[in-house]
Amino acid sequence: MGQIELPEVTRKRMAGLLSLLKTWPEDKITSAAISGSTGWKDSLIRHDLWLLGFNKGVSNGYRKDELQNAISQALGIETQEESDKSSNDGRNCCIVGLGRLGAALLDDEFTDGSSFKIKAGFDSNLYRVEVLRSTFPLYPASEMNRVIKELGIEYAILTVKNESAAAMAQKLVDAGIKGIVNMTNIVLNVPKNVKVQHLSILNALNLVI
Amino acid sequence: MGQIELPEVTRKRMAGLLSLLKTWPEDKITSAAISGSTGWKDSLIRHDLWLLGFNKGVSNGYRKDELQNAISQALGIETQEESDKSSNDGRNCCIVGLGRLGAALLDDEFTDGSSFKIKAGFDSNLYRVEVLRSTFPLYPASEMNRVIKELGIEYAILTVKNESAAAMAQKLVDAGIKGIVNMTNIVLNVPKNVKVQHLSILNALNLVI
DNA sequence: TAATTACTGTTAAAAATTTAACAATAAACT
DNA sequence: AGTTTATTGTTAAATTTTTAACAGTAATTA
Repeated sequence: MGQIELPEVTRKRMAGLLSLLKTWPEDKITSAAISGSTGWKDSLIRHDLWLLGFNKGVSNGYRKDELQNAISQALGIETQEESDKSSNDGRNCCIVGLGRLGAALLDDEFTDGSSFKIKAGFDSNLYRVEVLRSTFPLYPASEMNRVIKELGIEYAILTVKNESAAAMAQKLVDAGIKGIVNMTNIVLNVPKNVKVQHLSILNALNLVI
Repeated sequence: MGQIELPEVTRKRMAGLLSLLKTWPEDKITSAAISGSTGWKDSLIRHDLWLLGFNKGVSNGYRKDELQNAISQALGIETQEESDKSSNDGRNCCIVGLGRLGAALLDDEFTDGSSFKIKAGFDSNLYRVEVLRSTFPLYPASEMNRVIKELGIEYAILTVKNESAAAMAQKLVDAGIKGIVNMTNIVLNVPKNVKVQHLSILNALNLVI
């Protein structure tokens, strides 16, 4: 659980690199090869790895497994395997807002192979809470504070309508959440100790114009 | 259609600011107020606006509508209204990959109020193409090249499984796509003239640890 | 209408990030 | 085994981005 202080940009690239490595067919990889499949400058990759304290590279590149371990360690990411073995039972998440998008995440496999586990869903519409089916329990939004604390939920995926985004984010903060993946269009303003990643599709479309 | 050359970070913030303004209740707004709801430093906001050539602020702040116009202009964003009036009929998009996530976007309202219009969906699974219902036509992935060209589709939202991400992205590039919103876990490497925004939920979760 | 206040626009300084360069070293080759 | 080649780790320079500072100006107040 190294968790070095790393620039946000570097963390982002390293998370991307980790995904790349997952499907990398060979046992070794060079900074030039990474550059080839990501577009990042090779010197930048070496510099990133240097920041993260990795120095196991040799004259034919890096060993994939060593690289994966180092990055996971530096970012504080546990694989599912590790998580299964360890005493703590992974990183508990919840989905807030069970409209089309939120419902799509209900029993999706997007957390497969990671240590994240979706433990609860919330919606202020009671009908949805009762009708939707999932492998984990769904609750009315009014119970967020209690449930988040009781289930030890640390992270939330925010898929509510824009109108409720700010209010729901505040409820999450009040419940002591550590990080929010914000899929609304609203820029959230939360205390510095709560991390936010903004993942709005419309915003993203505006940026690829 | 000003389309000034702007740093990526500035474009991101400005897209966020545009969303903020959409729900801003008052007619005027100051850089300090923006800072208050986003956490960005007020001087940074003024600097961004300066980069973008805006200079209509006065001693009680900016007029919301002027700000909206200037930002939309600078980013090349058309509102739906403008788009309806103008001869060109908006920015045509498609969804590639109609699994849980892609299907959730099918007749979602996430493009409402924007000039983006979803014109087609693609999936390599014929069953999905035939069974799913949407307000726009769905096609087998094999027809991507033809359909994208015929319908004048410029942007794509990539919601396929990780395994197919690279191949599908290549097909999109070959079909002449201009921008991709990449919701897979794979870092895409595409020609510099194709813009990509990476919106992986798992990656985002890893970054809020 | 004069004085005060509250902002912006703009510049310059500070900080962060990226790039280039290259000595050091492991691997591959002869 | 010695030579060449490939690639890293690291530093320093270049570039980009953010922050602070403040003169200038519109709005507000007296």
